[in-house]
Amino acid sequence: MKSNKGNKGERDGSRQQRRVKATRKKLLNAAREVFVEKGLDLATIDNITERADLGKGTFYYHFTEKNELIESVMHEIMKDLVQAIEQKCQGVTDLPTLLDAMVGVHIAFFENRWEDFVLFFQGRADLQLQQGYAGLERSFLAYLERLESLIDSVVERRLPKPVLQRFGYAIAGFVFGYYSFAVISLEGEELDNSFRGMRDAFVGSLTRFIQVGMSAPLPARSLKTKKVKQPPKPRRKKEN
Amino acid sequence: MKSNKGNKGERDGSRQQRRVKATRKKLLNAAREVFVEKGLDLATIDNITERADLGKGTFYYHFTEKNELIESVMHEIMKDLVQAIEQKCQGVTDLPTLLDAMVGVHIAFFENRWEDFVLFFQGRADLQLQQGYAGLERSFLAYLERLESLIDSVVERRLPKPVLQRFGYAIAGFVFGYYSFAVISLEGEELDNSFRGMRDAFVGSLTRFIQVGMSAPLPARSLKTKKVKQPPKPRRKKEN
DNA sequence: ATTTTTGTTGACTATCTGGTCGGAATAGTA
DNA sequence: TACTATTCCGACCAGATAGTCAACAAAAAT
Repeated sequence: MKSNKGNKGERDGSRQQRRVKATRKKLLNAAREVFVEKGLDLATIDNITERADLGKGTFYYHFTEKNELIESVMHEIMKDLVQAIEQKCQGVTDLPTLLDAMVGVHIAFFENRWEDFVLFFQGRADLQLQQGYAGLERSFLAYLERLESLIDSVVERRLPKPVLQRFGYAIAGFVFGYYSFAVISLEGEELDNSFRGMRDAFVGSLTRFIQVGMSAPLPARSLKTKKVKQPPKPRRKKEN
Repeated sequence: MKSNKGNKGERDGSRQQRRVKATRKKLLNAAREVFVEKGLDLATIDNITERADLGKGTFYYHFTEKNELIESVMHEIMKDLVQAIEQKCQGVTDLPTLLDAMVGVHIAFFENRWEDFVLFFQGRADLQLQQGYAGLERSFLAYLERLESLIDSVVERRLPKPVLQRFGYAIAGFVFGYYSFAVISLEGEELDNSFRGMRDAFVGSLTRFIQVGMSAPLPARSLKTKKVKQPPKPRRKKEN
């Protein structure tokens, strides 16, 4: 039965546990690589297991489907990012400093983890599809909510949720948006330099953006009655 | 042989020409729909021809491969977008007005063409992959260059290319970035309202961004010598 | 050492997909 | 009408892919 007696070197799990952890990690890493090469959709299980140098069956022993793997990979990235943000922004009490820290964290984070930026972007693109991978949404929302709550904690006035949300979108959007276009025509070091060089401008305009946003009326309440286009909120599973 | 004599109703091509044009259009439209549902990669030729209610062979009569179809779809969108920008920004002579117009065009454009936003985003995500669809890059670069040149035409000081580029990234990035995050948790009308409500803030921060950017030193010259990470510029064909 | 549980494997199957091709249908020509 | 060129069609083929499974290996339990 479940062993749990006076095992010896039980520091980091039994040998078997360590082995499992290791193969899982191998699969995750391989997946990450392949995803960056071919994209979430075109990466095959064979690609991944081969890259991980493992049998195909091993994959199905650890994951039930690709969906689960993608979720894991994505979740890990988002967790790291949120953690990095948390670490740098803890204890900050004024808005400009907070924004500066936030922008800085994003730059630093993706500077060293280019693959993760690509993955992040892939995930976001997938979110817009009517039939995307289920489960990705959660991670992104958690990330956005973290941004919001940090801003909330620094601003005196209690702000309504929709307003805070918009600030979250702005920060994430500005940073990712700029980066994602810059990446089209710049590369490597040049890209990072461009990004870093714009940091002050980012923070400045973000601060302004948020200040204007705070005093602006709340337009999220729908008062116009334009003849609605079909609602763009879809999603759910990616079944072939 | 090539008919070209005194045909009758030759207004918009012969009947045959019209027919071809119509089926091509059917394919393009079907493709657009399917792409938005499943993404560029997972959309199959069968999906598309079935949606278009045409035989599979017909597809291969009009296009040589999926690549070509994607390129066509994407190119069409970009062309329309650039055209809309052109139309609204022609003749504008000061920066704030120009930026306001640019932001406005983007909002208006995608407000009525949600699918195109998704497609645009898909294309951009693909651009970051090591093995993406060849040929997409061109359209995006043309779009960015148009933004740049419009800004250039409005600013007194002649600005170096890299600086102009950054402004282009900023505009496109800010708008798309914000939209793309907002879309995760907002929907339909609420989304549009949120976007419209932020318009002034956008323009304000963009103006500031650009002003700061103009006076800032040019950081695109690489002077730091950090131990290079592998260069993030890849691309080329999507061959299975 | 023996038995049991846990983890790994890759050959196999059923399905799907891209792409072809001969022939049917439509349009143009005379 | 008869004949040719163009466009359309969908059954078919070859290769790829997801997912299964019986057997094998490693670790743990006894």
